[in-house]
Amino acid sequence: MSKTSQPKRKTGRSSKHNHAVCIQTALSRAEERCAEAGERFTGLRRQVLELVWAEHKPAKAYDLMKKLSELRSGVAPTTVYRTLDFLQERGLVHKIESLNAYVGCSQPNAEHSGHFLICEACSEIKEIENSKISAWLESAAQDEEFKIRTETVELSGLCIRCQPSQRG
Amino acid sequence: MSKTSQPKRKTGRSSKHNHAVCIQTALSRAEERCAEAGERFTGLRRQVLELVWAEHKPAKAYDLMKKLSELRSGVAPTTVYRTLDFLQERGLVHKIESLNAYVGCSQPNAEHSGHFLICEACSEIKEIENSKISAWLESAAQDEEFKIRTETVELSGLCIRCQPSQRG
DNA sequence: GCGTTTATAGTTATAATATATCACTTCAAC
DNA sequence: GTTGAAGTGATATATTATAACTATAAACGC
Repeated sequence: MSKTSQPKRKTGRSSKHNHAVCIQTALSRAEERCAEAGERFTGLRRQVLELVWAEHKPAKAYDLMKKLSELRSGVAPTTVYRTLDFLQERGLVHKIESLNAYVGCSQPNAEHSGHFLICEACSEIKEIENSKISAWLESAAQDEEFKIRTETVELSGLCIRCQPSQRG
Repeated sequence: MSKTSQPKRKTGRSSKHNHAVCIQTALSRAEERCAEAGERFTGLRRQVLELVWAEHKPAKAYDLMKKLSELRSGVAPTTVYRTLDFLQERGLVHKIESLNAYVGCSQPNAEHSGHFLICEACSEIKEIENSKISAWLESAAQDEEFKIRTETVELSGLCIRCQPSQRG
């Protein structure tokens, strides 16, 4: 069973989704961010980021560890968590708290809390950019005179492809 | 062993907050919910719920286990997690995903995802009832034709009591 | 009441997730 | 080429959570 077919729909996303572009964009952005901050985008960091970006699905730390072990030696939990922490601080990946897992950040701006749609059927995660959400939440918090620092917004349910068809 | 002192300000909330009422309300509600569902509000379940409600702060499962061990024998992780799962299913407690911890549910309606304000200074958690939030999030999800089943909304920051004072 | 069924709880073991600490290496700046 | 800081390796352990099986107890039909 050769896997030589066109890499279309690899992630279950629309056939128009070219995932190679996602990865490339993410890597370029990471290089820029690190350069700006005077930090190094090392081989380890690149490998971890690539693994996280392998799919638009949550990546578990220990799964990343196993895959990373096939690419280099001396990989321990610390290796992965430390690197994920670094990538998180740079806004390159997000942690999905409700899954204890990580996804690549697809937003161009560095400073933000992510807002996520998580499909319970196919596991795909979409980070939504909706500036209104933060504004809404801020206003709700303001009612309680609460000052938000970070937002965890994870909406689980069914993506359009996994919803029962209307015209069954 | 009488605990006869006035229970004022036990939680750091406003002095008007009488926490005994919170607990009593929660226990009564639990009895009702279980009765409705034809399930038993056993001693174990009551004890766990009381421990969760000891404060308006997140309770960790293993801390609950230790405290529960002082009240009864044969307490293992399973005991606590099983009971917390039960209470969660009945809408009596919520899990705070970003903290791996639990808080009592303070909303009267059984079916809902909680929305939380989490103070990073004093640890207090307030569940906010703001029907607009769910409506907003639904509309944002609708833009992606996504069907929400559960919402995880955890806003971390500073509550009013922990914010630096305006007038130095 | 009496046995059956079912929910509840006890027991033991282990899996999954995450952090602490110290040592060693690499790289850039001087 | 030394030095200092960032980065990584290595070892140990803490924290969070579940699996699987057994035992007890309430509820239910008879």
